[in-house]
Amino acid sequence: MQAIQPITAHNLRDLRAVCGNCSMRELCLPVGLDQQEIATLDSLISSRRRLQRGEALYRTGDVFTSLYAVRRGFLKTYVLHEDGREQVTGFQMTGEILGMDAISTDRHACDALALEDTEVCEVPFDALERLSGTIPTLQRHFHKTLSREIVRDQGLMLLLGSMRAEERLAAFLLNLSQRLSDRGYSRSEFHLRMTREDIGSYLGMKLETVSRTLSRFQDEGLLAVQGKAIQLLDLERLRTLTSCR
Amino acid sequence: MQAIQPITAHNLRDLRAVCGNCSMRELCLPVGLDQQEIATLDSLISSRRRLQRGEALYRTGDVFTSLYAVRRGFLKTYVLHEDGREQVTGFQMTGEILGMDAISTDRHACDALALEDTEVCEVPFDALERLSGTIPTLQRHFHKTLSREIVRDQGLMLLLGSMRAEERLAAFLLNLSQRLSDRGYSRSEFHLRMTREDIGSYLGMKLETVSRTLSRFQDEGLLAVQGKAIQLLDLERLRTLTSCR
DNA sequence: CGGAGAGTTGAGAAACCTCAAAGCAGGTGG
DNA sequence: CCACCTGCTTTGAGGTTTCTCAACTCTCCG
Repeated sequence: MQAIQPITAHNLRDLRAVCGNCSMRELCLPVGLDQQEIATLDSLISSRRRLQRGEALYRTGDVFTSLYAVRRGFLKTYVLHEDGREQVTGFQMTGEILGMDAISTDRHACDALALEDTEVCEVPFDALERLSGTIPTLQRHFHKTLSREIVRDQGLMLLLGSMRAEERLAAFLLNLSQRLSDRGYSRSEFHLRMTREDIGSYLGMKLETVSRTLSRFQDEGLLAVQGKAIQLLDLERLRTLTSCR
Repeated sequence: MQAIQPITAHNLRDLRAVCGNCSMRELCLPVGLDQQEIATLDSLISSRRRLQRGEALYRTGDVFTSLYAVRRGFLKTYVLHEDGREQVTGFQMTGEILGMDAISTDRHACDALALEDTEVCEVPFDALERLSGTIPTLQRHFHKTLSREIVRDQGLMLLLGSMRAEERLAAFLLNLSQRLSDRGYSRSEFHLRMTREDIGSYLGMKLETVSRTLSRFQDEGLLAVQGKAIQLLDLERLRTLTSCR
């Protein structure tokens, strides 16, 4: 078993190969830092935390102190409606950032749960803010990270507001595929870490509809599905599904 | 006809009475600034822009240079899907901020259109960023503003993903009511500035469904509606509509 | 081997959409 | 000042999608 290295701004360069064009790199590896700045960054993000599958990273109402960058693993974030309904707001994989919604109120606005064994780096927000005041490049990258989250949410609003079940699911699978391939994994074969219910909640449909739509996609030769194992067989046709109507 | 005063950090205090607990105050009136800081802020936000009803503030793909704070008027933002479908992502009124989605790519990710004659203050983003690097309170407030936008979007995702037409419309009306009353207007009587189609797009339903649902609310004595004029007659029952099921 | 959680499939119901027609309001030009 | 036009809104009827409820299967663990 391999020893886990502490995360530093230095060895984050290695992560880069794994995460590709991800928020982690954007946040932690702004270009043009000098040695001292990198050292300061190192001290900022040296703290880690491990989660077992099913364990919460934080819960709604918890006091906000830190952002988290996923080092490995997979999480979901969700908000609870008063009557118990659950809306999944996102799935996070290696290199992505959690907790940005908490800045506004100093308390977390959603729950974050590990869907498999997961390791995150903790980024104390006070320190990040102080540091970004002195390193303009870091500040810029942090702002872009926040803004990217806004754009992501708006994309999801478009999906929820104006697509039908088939289009939503196709868009979802293609998005997963893209993010996995960015990280060096296969773009066409992967394991879903979440349940049909999680997918349904994220996409605004019932788990039965998710299941039926997957079966239909399979019948039409778009993909092969067995439980959580997915193989995308016709990326091109999936793509046309998301844009035509 | 009254002369329009230039917006300054000083006279923004007046706006405060009008906007209440709004983003403008959060962004532009952080507590604890000294005279010099206020003067610097003044220079930052002194530029204004007027829009006629129907005019665009910016369009998707435009180069991003500035955020905008609404001084008076009403706008909608929307993203266009490839096939021409339009998803309204928000309605902005006095004191609210537009353009934060553009930070991530340096280009605007949506269109912003004035729904009535409107005046905005332009906040050059480079200057804001520089300044927020030197005034921690401003930085903090700016981050909160960005984060609040993320939370807002997630609330809308919950609405789109897990509510039915009736609940969505009730939530929408109550949200408008709240924001208007924050600004000193009546919480129960107001004019809708947008069309049924805009509302439908925002809430993920067709304009006919919006119209029918409004009519049903009227039959049930929840509100009175005539065209764009709305009178909320039973706020309490509207509220229960949004949380029960 | 048994249980529990997860997934699939079917049938009927409900919500919402589509298409169509008609009414209304506000602005424009004669 | 009125008639008209245009865009917005309302309402109806019928169709489609998605949901609900229910039964059954599968898979993974203990």
